[in-house]
Amino acid sequence: MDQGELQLDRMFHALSDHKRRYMLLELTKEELVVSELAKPFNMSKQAVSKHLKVLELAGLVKKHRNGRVQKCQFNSENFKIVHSVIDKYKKYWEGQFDALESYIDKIKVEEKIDDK
Amino acid sequence: MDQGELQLDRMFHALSDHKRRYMLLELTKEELVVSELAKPFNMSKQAVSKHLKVLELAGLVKKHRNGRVQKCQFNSENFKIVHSVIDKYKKYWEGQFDALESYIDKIKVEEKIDDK
DNA sequence: TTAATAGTCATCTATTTAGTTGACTATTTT
DNA sequence: AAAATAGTCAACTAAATAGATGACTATTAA
Repeated sequence: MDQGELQLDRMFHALSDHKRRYMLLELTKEELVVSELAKPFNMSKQAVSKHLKVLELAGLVKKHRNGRVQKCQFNSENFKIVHSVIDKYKKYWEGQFDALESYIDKIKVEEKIDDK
Repeated sequence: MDQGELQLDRMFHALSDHKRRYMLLELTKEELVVSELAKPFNMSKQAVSKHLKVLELAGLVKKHRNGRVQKCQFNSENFKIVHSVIDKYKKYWEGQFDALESYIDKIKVEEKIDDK
């Protein structure tokens, strides 16, 4: 299978868990240490560590060790890929909207014609 | 668990498979029948039917029966939710960019100072 | 009416996933 | 040196997933 698609699969999979989305959103605000990310969750540290690994393998989070702790950082470069994929679909409803607009225009024109 | 988050979990899960992303992208171009969607894949029709069910339960696809066939339609209303979620994270790198810009500005100012 | 077509449902298998627990490494503190 | 802290690794369980196959329903064509 295509490597890029596989990576995208991993990215969307990583985002398919609300706990991971929450963690990631926290990381957009500030860099955090694993234990800080774990706090809001009633979960073992091992489980949190696993979730972070999923985010890391998906390329959405980078970790760098600093002494005893691991700072986690949101990886925007890769997240931009996700954004661009989602944006592709956006064209649809923008197109729909255009279609609706031209439909409304058409109706207006017809109304004017009717007015005559 | 929160109902909205659960639905988002389903949406991102639905998007975490490249075959489903491909199907969905095809549906942004035109409404298609199940068997038409199945064509590009070396897969049983039952498997394709399952993938469509995943997309449907996620709310990303609507189906309406028309005689013997099922027309599938991209559900933009719900996809907009996905887009808005992804957009939340966008603020991060836009913020980063702003920070970088102001850093560059700062550097430039310092260079000017140095020039004196 | 019979045959063909479009699609789903139910069941099964192999794989992946989320979570737990216990053992381990590495670093920091006392 | 000993104890505490931060985190990972390995093994296990329960649940979910992707896919195949066979049986089924409903619609259309011959």
